[in-house]
Amino acid sequence: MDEPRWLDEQQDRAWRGYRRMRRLLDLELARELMQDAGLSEPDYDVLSDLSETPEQRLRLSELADRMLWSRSRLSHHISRMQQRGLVTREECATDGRGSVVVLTPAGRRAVEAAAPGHVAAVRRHLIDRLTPAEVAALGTLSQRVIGHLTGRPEAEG
Amino acid sequence: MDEPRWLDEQQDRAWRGYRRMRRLLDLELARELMQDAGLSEPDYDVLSDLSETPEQRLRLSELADRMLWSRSRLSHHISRMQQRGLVTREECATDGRGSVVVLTPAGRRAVEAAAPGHVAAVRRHLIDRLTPAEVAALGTLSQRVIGHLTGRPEAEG
DNA sequence: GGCAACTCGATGACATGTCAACAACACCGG
DNA sequence: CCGGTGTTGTTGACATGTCATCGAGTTGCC
Repeated sequence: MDEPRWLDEQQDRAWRGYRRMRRLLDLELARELMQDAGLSEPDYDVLSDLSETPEQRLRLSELADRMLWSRSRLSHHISRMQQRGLVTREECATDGRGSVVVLTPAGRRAVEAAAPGHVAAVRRHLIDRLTPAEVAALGTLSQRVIGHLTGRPEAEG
Repeated sequence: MDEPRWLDEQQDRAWRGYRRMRRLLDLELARELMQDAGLSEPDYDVLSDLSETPEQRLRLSELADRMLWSRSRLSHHISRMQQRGLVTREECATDGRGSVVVLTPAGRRAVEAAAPGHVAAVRRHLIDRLTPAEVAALGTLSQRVIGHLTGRPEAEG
């Protein structure tokens, strides 16, 4: 085992900063979302993904892949959201094993009520704190890291 | 309620990218850490914070504050790590209510064994994918967001 | 058609995180 | 010194996430 290459001062600052920002942002955004809309972040993400879909419905596995969740986790979470009337399950017409998650009217109202405030919070705590160059850099850098972690399906600079 | 200000294309790219990068990085780093060192990320963070301390010991509340964890969460987690022999609890000499979390020799060996590989993974998946300018930007931007979320104890640019 | 191998989603056991309540103690003003 | 008030850490109940397993259904190959 070679001598480990530790992080230099700039790199350490970036890594620690990233993690602290991450944690603080999470806590604050989750807090506001719950207070203002009665939704957890996972709830919001599910509803948001569903609502961006043409038919307001997605195969369970398709939704799980988009969210980078395990099927098990999504299945449990959907059960809970179903209890609250935000989504329903339907059988899949083309695959007897399959399950389709469908946004209910109540679910749609919930996201629509939550979205403006949530976007505002994202702006207030993150986007509006950044210069346009930083926003661009964050986007670019994220894409590159994502590409690396997913076997770079897109070209890398 | 005014018309909500949605995110423009660049901002949306940054926000979605940030969240996706976050999730993928977490999954991969946690996977490698568990496989190579048998530690979860929370385990590693606790051990790492303790090992950076002069006496390898911290008051429970001090540690919780540094990690941005609730005392309850930390108390539960320390109990589990104590079962595994990574840390111990001692009474606090100066405060009868207090509890001090102490790194055991086994705990110290565990972080020291885990650290090189973990740092290498952080490099491989994040730091080494970034240009020096991006590293600097990430550090700067994080500090500014952190400052905002914590009532800006440091000056803001 | 029929069988082997795989995929889909559900489920239960368990690990982890959250929340409210509590006991023990510290601190402070009188 | 004492009593009210706040802090510290633990606990138990509950919510959430993970993992292994399973039944059902699909797919491909012969």
